[in-house]
Amino acid sequence: MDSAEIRTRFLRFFADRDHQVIPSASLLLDDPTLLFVNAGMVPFKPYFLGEVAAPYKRATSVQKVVRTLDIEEVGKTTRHASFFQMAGNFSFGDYFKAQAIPYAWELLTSSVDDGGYGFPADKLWVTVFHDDDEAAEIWHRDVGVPLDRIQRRGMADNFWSMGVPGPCGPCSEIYFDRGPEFGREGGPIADEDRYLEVWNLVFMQSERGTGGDKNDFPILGDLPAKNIDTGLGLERMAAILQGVDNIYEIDTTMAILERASELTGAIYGRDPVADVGLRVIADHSRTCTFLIGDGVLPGNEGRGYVLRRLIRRVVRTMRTLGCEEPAVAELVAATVSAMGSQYPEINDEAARVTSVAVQEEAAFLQTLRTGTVIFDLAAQEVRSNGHGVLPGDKAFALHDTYGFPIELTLEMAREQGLDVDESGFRSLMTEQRERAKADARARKEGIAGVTAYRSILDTGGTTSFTGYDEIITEGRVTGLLRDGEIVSQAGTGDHLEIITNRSPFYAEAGGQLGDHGVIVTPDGARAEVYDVQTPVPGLFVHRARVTEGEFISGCDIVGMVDVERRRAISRAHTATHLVHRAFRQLLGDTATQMGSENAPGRFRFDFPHSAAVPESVLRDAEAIVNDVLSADLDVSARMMHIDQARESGAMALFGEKYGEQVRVVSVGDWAHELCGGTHAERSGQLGLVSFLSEGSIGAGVRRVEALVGVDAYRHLAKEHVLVNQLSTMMKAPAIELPGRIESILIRLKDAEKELQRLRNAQLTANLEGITGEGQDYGEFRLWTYRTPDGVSANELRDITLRARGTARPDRGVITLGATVVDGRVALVAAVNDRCRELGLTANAVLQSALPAIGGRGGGKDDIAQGGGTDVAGLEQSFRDVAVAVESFSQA
RNA sequence: GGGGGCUUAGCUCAGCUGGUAGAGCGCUGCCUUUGCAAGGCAGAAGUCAGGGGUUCGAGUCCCCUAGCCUCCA
Repeated sequence: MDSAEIRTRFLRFFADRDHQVIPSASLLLDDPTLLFVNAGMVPFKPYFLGEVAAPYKRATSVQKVVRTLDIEEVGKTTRHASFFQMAGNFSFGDYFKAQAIPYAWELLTSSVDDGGYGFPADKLWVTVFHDDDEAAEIWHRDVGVPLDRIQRRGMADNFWSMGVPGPCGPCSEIYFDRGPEFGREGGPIADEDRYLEVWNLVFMQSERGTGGDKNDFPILGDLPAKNIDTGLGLERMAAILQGVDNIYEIDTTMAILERASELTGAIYGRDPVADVGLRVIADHSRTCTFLIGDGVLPGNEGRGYVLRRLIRRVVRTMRTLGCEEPAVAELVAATVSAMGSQYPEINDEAARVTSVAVQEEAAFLQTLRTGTVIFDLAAQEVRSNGHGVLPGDKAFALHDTYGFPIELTLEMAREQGLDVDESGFRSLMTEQRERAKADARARKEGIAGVTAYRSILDTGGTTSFTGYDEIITEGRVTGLLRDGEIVSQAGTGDHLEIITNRSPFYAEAGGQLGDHGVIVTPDGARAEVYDVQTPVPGLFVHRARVTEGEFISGCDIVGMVDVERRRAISRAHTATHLVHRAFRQLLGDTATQMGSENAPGRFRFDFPHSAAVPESVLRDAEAIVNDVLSADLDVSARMMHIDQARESGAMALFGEKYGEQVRVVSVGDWAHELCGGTHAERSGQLGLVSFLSEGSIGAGVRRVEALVGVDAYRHLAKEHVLVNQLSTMMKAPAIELPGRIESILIRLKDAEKELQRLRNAQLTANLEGITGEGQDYGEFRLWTYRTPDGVSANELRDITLRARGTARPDRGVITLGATVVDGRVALVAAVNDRCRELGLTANAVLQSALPAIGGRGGGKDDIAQGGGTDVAGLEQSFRDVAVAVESFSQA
């Protein structure tokens, strides 16, 4: 039975039993505690935690999942993988153990012809939590599992919690006995290799308190609404049903593995080491493809860094298996062809996914090339020192600064007959890790007190948003917070968080800033709203300052949105959609929005792109957008089913949660996008869109900033005035300004050069006039001279060298020049070879000249430079030098 | 979030303890050659990422900013 069939059967089985089929959510959910979705129940967490009322009582899904904790184990064991799929069925306060257990059993044991998985009932064992008699009873009495195949286990194995206060409860697991050739008798508690876990059932029935550790924590009592979370790992199930040894050999993964085998020439099953490599490649290829498909880009932090490591590991492994050529594109293609039919997101995005992966591969190959050069240099140095051991800090620098993997360093050192101080390397790695962790601890702030919000949610319910249609809405205060504490009333001057049952205020989301406005009460109290957030889904928190009267929890209010500001933001938001569409049209579908901010009159738009966007493309995009404005298209928002939205080509953004019903915002027939924001009514209302800047905000990500409407007009008007000023100043029409300025710059440069040349010529011609005759002291001849004021230090240097050059080389020649620039003296002293043979250096000459002008300086033996502030002392300075030279000549 | 590194001619990069910016390739012109990814000669080309500081003097030392590379969390 292939993976697709296993998947379909699971979903169909539960759909037939009134479960809503939910498509796999993005791997990136808006959950700060999780890097990626790491379990099938994660998308349903808000329902289990009671933050949001579940829109259905029963659900089933096959969720893609990424786990990167034990990434080093991938490929070495039969069951570790970084990517897998979890088939699950969920009950939110609906059915419980009495139905969940028989469901699982029925699907497992029904014959293949009847739509089940066809497990023989007598090969299945079950475990229950040690005091969960209820579950054991159902297994035995209702399902008919013999008592000797029901085993009990403790907290570590059969009790589930999220690790934080919240729902928790006992588990029950179903195991498949593979037979005596796989291990000893005695059920799962005796041997988990022979008895494979195929199904896990979690019964959320209790509430966990704070404190304690993984295997021992306080349990507060029963949950009011009990939940069910059960399911199976699709890969594990496929391995059993397809009769293969491990999860890498199931249909979908094997296809990728075989492609890797073709590319590298390594035949699977011949060499255990190569087999591990092929499995790593197959596993990581899947993970990378899905991560990029969901919008992750390789980077230096967080999710991006995980992705980068995975891609680099693939490339490295391919190379050790003998494939030196770029291969990532092939592996992505193999993954898409194996799994794209089940996951449209990677199919539709294949071109973008490939381009991102290939770009990262190229970057890594470049890193390897430069790293190799640096390694060779280090190796050469080590050898010339005769040590034969590459120090740990060198290996670490290669790794830390240049991204050169330690494995490669070890390998290349071995080839050159060198050792590497590996323990030194490891300790530096540990140091770095400690540093990062210490930092993380230091700035770990208390997790924002969502408990206060949750309690308001419990008593007052969610806020219904009326702002799509109204800008003034009546409602009631369901909670007041001051400094994070719930209060019952607040008066003038207080900064408050006001939570209401209805609100016309847009809360910051999807890049659109929260509304401003006022909230008033019938008693005349008034608060100015300056920010609106939803710290808990569905709960609108209005940050406001009370300017008059008193707010009391539970009182009636009227919320009024600052409509001018809202309209300006709406125009910016609509403009963002237009720019998004225009860039996708011009740069291809890879230019998908990664982030945005819609503020009054201005917006910014971030998207992945490997290089700066050419000026011409920016101009084209601006032109396209402004054409759409003058076409005055109708902007509409409609609710529709997600599938219908997809069919109509609406763009969905990464990392956003979408339910079954989605809101699609369309600008005429030109742009369709899933969006919860507010918009202009017609594109003509935007008036004008003008780009301000384009730049990078990180590797491969560009940001465009732009103005809309009157703000755009004001900006352009200001530039217009500037251009007019320039035009008047340059006495040229605006169109000719660039050419005119360019030619002026060129002429200026030429003139400066010519001036310099003339000065040099003049100084050279007049050299003797400046330097004079010179004076003899024994074997030395000394020239001291002051150039005309304003001669630069560089020119003085030139003169001094020339003067030295014109003198007879058989004497000790000393030339010392001075110039006064900006009221300061600059000195240059030069001596010839003969002079140095006699033991007198330019620096020594200079030092004897400096005290009289209060200066400092230095230089080499043949030429030295210095300067001072005391111009009046210059003549004394020359006399000091003469005395010094004279006494030296007599010594 | 915390580290390490890079940014110098159109390109790839040198530039030591501060003392007037260099090489190779490419470019322009001339010469040479049956031919060439050839040879020779000459030449043009750089606000040394940007800003501030230290210094008589900064590509070089210090601080800040930006872009990029990289490791760790």
